Amino acid sequence: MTNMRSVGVRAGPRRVTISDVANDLGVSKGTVSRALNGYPDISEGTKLKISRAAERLGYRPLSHAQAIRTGRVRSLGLVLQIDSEDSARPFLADFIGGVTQAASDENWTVTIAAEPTEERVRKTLARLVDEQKADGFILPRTLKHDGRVTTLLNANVPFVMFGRTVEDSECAWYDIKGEDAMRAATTRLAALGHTRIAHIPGGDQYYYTQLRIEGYKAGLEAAGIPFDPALLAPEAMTRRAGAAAFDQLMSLPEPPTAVVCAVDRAALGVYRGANARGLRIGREISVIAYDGVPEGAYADPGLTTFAVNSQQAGERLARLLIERIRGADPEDLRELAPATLVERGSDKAPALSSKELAQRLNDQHEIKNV
Amino acid sequence: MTNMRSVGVRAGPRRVTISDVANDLGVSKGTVSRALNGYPDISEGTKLKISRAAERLGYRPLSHAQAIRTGRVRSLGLVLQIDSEDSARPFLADFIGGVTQAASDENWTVTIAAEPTEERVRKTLARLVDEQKADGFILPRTLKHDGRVTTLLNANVPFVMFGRTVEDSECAWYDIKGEDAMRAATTRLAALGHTRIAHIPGGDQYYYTQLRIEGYKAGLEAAGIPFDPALLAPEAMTRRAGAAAFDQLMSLPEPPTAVVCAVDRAALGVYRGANARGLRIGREISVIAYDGVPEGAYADPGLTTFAVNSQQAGERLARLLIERIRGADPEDLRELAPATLVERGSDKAPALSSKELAQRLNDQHEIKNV
DNA sequence: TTTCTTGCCGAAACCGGTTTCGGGGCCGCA
DNA sequence: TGCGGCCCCGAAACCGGTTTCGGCAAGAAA
Repeated sequence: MTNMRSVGVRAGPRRVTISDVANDLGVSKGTVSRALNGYPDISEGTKLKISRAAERLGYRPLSHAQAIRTGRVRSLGLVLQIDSEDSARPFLADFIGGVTQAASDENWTVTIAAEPTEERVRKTLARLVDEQKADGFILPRTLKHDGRVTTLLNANVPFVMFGRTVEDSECAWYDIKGEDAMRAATTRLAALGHTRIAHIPGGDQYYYTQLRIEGYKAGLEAAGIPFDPALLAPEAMTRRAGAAAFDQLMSLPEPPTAVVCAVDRAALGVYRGANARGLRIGREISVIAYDGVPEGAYADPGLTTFAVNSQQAGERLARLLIERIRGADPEDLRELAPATLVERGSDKAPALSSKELAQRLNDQHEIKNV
Repeated sequence: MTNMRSVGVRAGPRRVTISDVANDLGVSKGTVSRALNGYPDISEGTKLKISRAAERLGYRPLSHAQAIRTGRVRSLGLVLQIDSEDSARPFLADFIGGVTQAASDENWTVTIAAEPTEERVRKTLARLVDEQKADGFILPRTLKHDGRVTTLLNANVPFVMFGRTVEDSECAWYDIKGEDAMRAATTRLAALGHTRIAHIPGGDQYYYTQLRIEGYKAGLEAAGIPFDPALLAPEAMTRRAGAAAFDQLMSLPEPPTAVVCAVDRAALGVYRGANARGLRIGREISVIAYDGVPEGAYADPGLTTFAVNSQQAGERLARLLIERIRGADPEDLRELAPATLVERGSDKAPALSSKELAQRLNDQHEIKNV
C-alpha cells in the first residue's frame, strides 16, 4: 500500500514505465496497457497479476503520454471571466474547491484560466480547445445566448453549463432553482403581512433573470396579490444599481414595503438606499435576496437570503462533465438543486403600511425642500 | 449509447502536425522542430522559411506530445488550501487572474487544485509532481516551516513562494513588505497624536507575523514611543479573535487609543468589540490594518488599511516561476513589493486620552455591575 | 592539391504510452 | 483426424513531437 516510490522522488531513480511493469512479469507492454485499461481480451488472472505488479512497482501512467495516442489529457477546463464587478467572486474559492475535489477523485486535473472580458474568454477557450489542454469545459455564468456554447458545439468539445439557457439541446447543465427561491421569498413576505412587494431583477443577459421574475410572479399569485408592473424595478447587479432601483421604487405613489432581490449585491444597495432615507431594514423595509454572499452576514441587520452551495455546484459540474466526456448523452446530464434559506434579520412584518410609508417619504421630501 | 460517437475523439479536419509542415517545405521534421525551437545548427534562412510555413499552415505543437520527450508540459501548478476561515478567499479571483494572465502570455497553462487541509495539500502536491502535471508550483501562504518546500526541494521540482520564510536558500519568492506597512501605520497613528498604540498580530505559523511585529516596533521607535509588551495583543486571524484581542486590550489599566492590526479581519473584530462598548471607531478608537479585504470598505467608518495587489502578485509569481523552470537561479528570483495605503475613516486623532478612555470603560463596567 | 573544419541538415532512434493485427493454443464438432 | 472458432497474448505500428548521430558540401588551413 505504501509505495515509497510514488512519494515523489523523481530526480534519482527513473520513473517506472509501462515497460518496467511488462518486463517484471515477462509480458508485453501492450498486454499491460490493455489489462490496466480493462480490455475484454485479457484474462482475469492476467489482469490481476498485472494490476498487482503495477501497484507493487508504483507504476502511474503519464497522462500526457497517453494523450498523444488517445487525445485525452484527463483534465477539465475552466475559463473564468473576472471583471471588477464580478458578483461570483466570493464563491470562487468554494466553487473551485468543489470542481478540483471531484476531479481529483477520478484522478483528473483542472486547467484554469481567467480573462477580464467576454471576448477574451472566448479566445482563450478556443486556444485551450485547439491545444487540447482539456477534454471538456465547465462554463460558469451562462448567458441567454452564449457564444461559448456555439464555439464548443462546433468544435465538438464536451462541456457542461452552470445555469440553464434558452436553447439547450445537446447541452448538459447544472443549475439552482432560483425561481423557487424567488417564489418562496415572495410568499414568505406576503405571509408576514406585506402586500406591496417589489422585485429587483438581475441582468437581462442572464437567463436566470427571466426565471426569477417568473418565480416572483408565481409567489405573488400564490399569495393572491395582483402583479403590479410598477413594482418590477430596473435590473441591478451591483450595490450602486440596487440603490438606484430602490430609489425609483420609493418614489412610487404606493411604494413597496418589501423587496425581493435577484442578487444579494442589489439588496445591499437597498440597505444603503434605505439608510439614506432613514428607513430601517427589517422595520419599514423588508428584504429577501439570493446568493449568500458573505457581506450579507455582516450587514446590519443580517440579510435574509437564499444561499447557493457553490462547492456542491462545482463538484456536481465536474462529475457531469466527466460523464459527458466519457460519452453520456448530454440530455441525461441535467441537474437542478435548491437554494437554501438563510434567515437573518431583514425580513419582518411591515412597521408601516405602504400609505404610511409614502406619507413619511413625502414629509421628508418637503423638509428637504424647505 | 450503441452507435453513439465517442465524444472524446474530436471530429473535423485533422490537426496540422509537424510532419505536415515538414512535407510542405520538403524538409525533415527534425529540422522543423529544431528551427522552431531556435537551435543554433539551423541557418537563419531556413528558420525563417519554416516559421513562416508553420504560421501559414496554422501549426501549433501539442504540449503533451512535446512533454513525452522533454518532460515539460508548459503548465504551472497551483494547489490552494481552502478552509472555512481562509482569509485569502476574497483575493483569490484577482490572484488567479494574475497567474493565468501571465501564464497565457507565455502560452503556458495553469493546473489548479484545492484541498481543505495542510495534509491533503501535500498529498495532492506530491501526486501532481509524480504525474508531471505541472513543471513547477506556486506556493501561496508560506508557513514559517513549510512541508511543501521540503517536498519540492527533495523532488527537485521548481517552485516559487508567495511570502518569505525562515530558511529560504534555494528558494525563489515574491512578497509584500508588510513590515513597512505596519511601520507606516504606527508612525501615522503617532503623528495623529496617539501615544498608546497596540498591535494585534497574525498567526504564529506565518513568518510575516514576526516581520509585521518588527515593523510595528520600528514605527514606535521612529515615533519615540517605548514598546510596551502589554500592547502586543494575542494573535488574531479572524473577526472573533480580533474582538477577543481587543477586549483584552481594553481591560488594560492604560488601554490603547489606537490599534494596528496585522490583518483586516482582526480589525473588523475590533470594530465589533468597540461597538459593543459604545466606542466609536475613528473617535475613541483608531484602527489601521492590512490586506484590503472588500468588507473593509463597507464597514462604518471605512477601514483604513494597507492593500495588497493580488493580481500583480499572481502575475509576478507566475513570471518568476517560469524563469525558474527555465533554469534561472532561485536566489536571483526574489521580489518585494509595497502595500498601498487606502485611507478611509478609521484613523483619526484620539477623542479621548488613554486615561480618559480607561475612566470611561471603568464607569461602564460599574454601571454594568450595578 | 589535400586535409581539416565548420555549417547545415536528413535519417533514424527515442519518449511512454495505445491500438491493430495476427497467430498460437485449446476446445468442440464433424 | 481434421477443421473452424474462440480466448489470449506478442509483435509491431503508431501517436506527434525531440534529440542524437553522421554525412555532405563549402571554406579554411596546410
